[in-house]
Amino acid sequence: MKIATWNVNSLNVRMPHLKQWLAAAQPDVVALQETKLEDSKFPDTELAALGYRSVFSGQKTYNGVALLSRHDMPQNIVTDVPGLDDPQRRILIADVGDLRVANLYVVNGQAVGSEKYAYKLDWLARVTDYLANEAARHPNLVVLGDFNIAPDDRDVHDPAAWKDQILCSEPERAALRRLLDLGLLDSFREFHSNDGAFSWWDYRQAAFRRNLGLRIDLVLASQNLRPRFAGASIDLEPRRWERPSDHAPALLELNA
DNA sequence: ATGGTGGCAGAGCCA
Repeated sequence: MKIATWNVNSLNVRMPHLKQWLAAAQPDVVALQETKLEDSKFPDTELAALGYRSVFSGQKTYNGVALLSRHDMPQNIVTDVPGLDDPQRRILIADVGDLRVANLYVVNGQAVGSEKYAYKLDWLARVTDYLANEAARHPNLVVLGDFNIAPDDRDVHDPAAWKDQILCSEPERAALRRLLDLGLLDSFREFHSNDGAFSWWDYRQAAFRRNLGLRIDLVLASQNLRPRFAGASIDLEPRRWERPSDHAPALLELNA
């Protein structure tokens, strides 16, 4: 089975892209971020016609997450975690088949030292505390989404320019390591050790054409699932289409 | 260079 994450940067704008990509890539589970849709406007009927059940936690204008599943209806949904009294819709955790799937749209953080940066680190700490309980309860945990953190310098097109900048700072990387220390693997790195593999490119300055990107969209999975890993990839194709999201989908393939 | 591009909303915020 294929499990994927994609920050679509407005599902209203990107619905044609999503439909084309679902048909081409045939993923079984898809975590979406930045849907920017109130729940009453989520296109669940249209997605059901394509064979996908969907659950979602959205809001107007900003944020918004969703999980699509081709087979099992997502169950036991969590959208809020203790200690985070947060109106921003960034979390959607559900059982999908024999997996516990946590879709995260991690806070961007704007700039190191800003108020939003402090919010990002606090948010990550509290979500990690909550996911520790999920990891203890569920042997097959997948935590995926837009982490807004490049795990190490291989994930950055120009590590010198980005050193200690937002998305790359040491406190952010330490917060991500603390999440991985729950017993999770960055699945992409189980298959690829090279640099230059990115999932996000700024819309400005032809960054995608020049491959000036970062790898910030991750599929983390329990070490317990390692024997089932069949491949991991980033699909660059939808980033080449007209009016694309600034992110590309990242995928993990698991054997049954 | 405090720029640049895009989405939402209809000016400024967020990424």
